Amino acid sequence: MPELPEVETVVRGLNGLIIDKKVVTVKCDNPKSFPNDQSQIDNFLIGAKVRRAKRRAKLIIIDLSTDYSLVVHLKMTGQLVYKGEQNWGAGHPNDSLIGQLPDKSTRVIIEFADQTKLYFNDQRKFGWMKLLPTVEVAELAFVKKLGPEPLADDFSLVVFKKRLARKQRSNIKAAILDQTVLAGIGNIYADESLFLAGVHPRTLVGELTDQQLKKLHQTIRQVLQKSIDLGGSSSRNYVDATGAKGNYLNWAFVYKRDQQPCRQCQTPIEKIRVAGRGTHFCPICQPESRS
DNA sequence: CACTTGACCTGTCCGC
DNA sequence: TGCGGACAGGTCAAGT
Repeated sequence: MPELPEVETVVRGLNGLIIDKKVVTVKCDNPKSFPNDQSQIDNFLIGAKVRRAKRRAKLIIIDLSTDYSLVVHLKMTGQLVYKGEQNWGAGHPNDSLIGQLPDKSTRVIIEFADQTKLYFNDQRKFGWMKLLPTVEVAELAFVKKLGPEPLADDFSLVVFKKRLARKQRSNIKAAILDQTVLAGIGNIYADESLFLAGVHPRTLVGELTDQQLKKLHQTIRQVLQKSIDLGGSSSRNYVDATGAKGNYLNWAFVYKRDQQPCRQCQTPIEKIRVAGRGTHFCPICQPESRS
C-alpha cells in the first residue's frame, strides 16, 4: 500500500525528526524483517548518527554517519513511526496510535541517545530493512533495474514511451505497475491515473493512441503530486513518520469506490481483476477499446 | 524473453 | 456466535 506518495511522505517526516540522532540500541523480534548479522548491527548501526533520509521508488534509504545505510521497504503493511516528544503525549491527535507502541506488529525498535524511538511495524511481515554500505545501495540488482522516477523533471513523454516500448503486448495497468518500467506506482495510483486519462485498465499498451499516452503521462504525475500534497493514502494501515494518516482517499475518483457514483458521470464505479489485482474503473469514462 | 500466476503473511469481513 | 474462505496488494520466483 505504501506507494511513491506514502513513502515520500514518510521520508519527509523522518528528515524533520531524526537527523543527527545517535542510535544506541536495536531490537528485532523477527529476523526476516531485519536479516543482518548482529555484528553488522553492532559495528555500523549502533553508535551511528542519522545523516538524512531519502527515497528511491518505494524504498526508504536512511544514510548513516558510518557510511552505511538502512534501506527499508514497507511492502503492504509496513510503518516507520517515530515516537518522540513532538508527536506523543496526552491530547496529541496521534497519541492513540503512538502511545500504544510497541504493539504486536512491531518488528524492529531503534532507540536513539535521547531515548526517543523509531518503530518498524509490519503486520504481514512482507516488509524488510537491511543495513548495507551506502555505496552499495545503488548497486543492488533490483535497484539497478528500476525505471525512472515519474516526478523527476526529466521524466518526459518521450521517456515514458520508450519505457513502454517493450510492453506492447501487456495491458497498460500491468505495465505501469511494473517497477522496471516506472518506479513507484502501485495499485491505488495506477487506477487513479488511468481514470483521469480516460483509459480502460485492460487496454493493450500497443493499442494506446498518442493522445492517450500523452494524457496518461500527465495524469500519472498529477495524481502522485496531488497525493503527496495530501499526505498520501491510508487505505488500511498506512501512517506517516509521525503516526498521521493520509487524506488522498477522501479525494479519490475510483480506488475503493466500487458501486459508488463516478464523480464525473454518476455511473457506478466497477471493480474487476486486472494483472491479478483488484481494479476500479468507470465503464463510461474509461471505455474498453474494441478489438 | 514476455507475460501470468503463486507464494509470502496476518487481519478483516462476509456468508452460512 | 463460530468458522471457512475470499480478499487486501508489493515483489520475486516459478511456470507457461
